[in-house]
Amino acid sequence: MSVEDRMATIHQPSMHAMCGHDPMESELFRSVLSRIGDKWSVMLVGMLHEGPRRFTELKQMTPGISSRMLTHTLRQLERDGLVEREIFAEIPPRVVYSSTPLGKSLAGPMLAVAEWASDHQAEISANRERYDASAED
Amino acid sequence: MSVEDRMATIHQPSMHAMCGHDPMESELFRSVLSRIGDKWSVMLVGMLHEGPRRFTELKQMTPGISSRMLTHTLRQLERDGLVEREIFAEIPPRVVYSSTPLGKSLAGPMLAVAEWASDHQAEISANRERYDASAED
DNA sequence: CAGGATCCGTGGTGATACTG
DNA sequence: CAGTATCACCACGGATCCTG
Repeated sequence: MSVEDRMATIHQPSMHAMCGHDPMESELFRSVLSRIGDKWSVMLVGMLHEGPRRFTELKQMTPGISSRMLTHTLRQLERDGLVEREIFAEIPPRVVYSSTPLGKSLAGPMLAVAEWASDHQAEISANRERYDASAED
Repeated sequence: MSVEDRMATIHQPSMHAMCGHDPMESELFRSVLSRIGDKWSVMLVGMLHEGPRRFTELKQMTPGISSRMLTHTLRQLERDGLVEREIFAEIPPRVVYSSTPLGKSLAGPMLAVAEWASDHQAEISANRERYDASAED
């Protein structure tokens, strides 16, 4: 029995029970999921999980991101308490972002999903091509 | 040593290595993450993981979703090969959606994230209030 | 260096009405 | 029952310019 199988049998969460049918609760639930599901959050949380980084470092490590979206996304993550922002009053200014305990607790599950996405990229890509090909008639 | 700790030490994926810096690769990677990060996909995959469901069942189990978005989201999931669609030519018509093996392989990691979101709802909600309160000056 | 401000296009989402 | 069609909105995100 693999470790994965053991993990699966230890606890089997139910989506139906989790997301709840209380409007308020399910709204918060979805707002959390959509935060980590937006365009840049996953990558930034993953990078900060490896260690603290400066603004420019993050920008260079994240190809395609603009300063605007980097700032915006980091602020949202800071708001949720996933990321900490430390300012050094120097010239030139230096700002260091790091993962909080809460952020680190998310990194594990989130990296598992990211790894799944990485592992199944080819399969999904093929599925899409097949679907699109059979759709054009 | 807990099972969670063991899992963490067995394999430590690196976001930096995973998302890749090849533009094509990272684009597909993000498209996969944003699919499962959109407003309804997580809930639908979670529900179908518990068993096949009809269109109307899914609609009733997913408070707030419109027919349009339910159809649209299910089509996207079908396109990616996460969900299978079976049509029974009856009157009235009956359509049953079910999770594919690929969809089931995603459910584990995804439910872990969903569980994290559920577990930390209160903490995140408090963080947001604190952040917003200190912002208004 | 680390952003803030502004404009603007696109796409995801909802509301409504209709159909095989 | 299980959708489709259409309109409309607006938040997400990119581009550009500016600043302490």
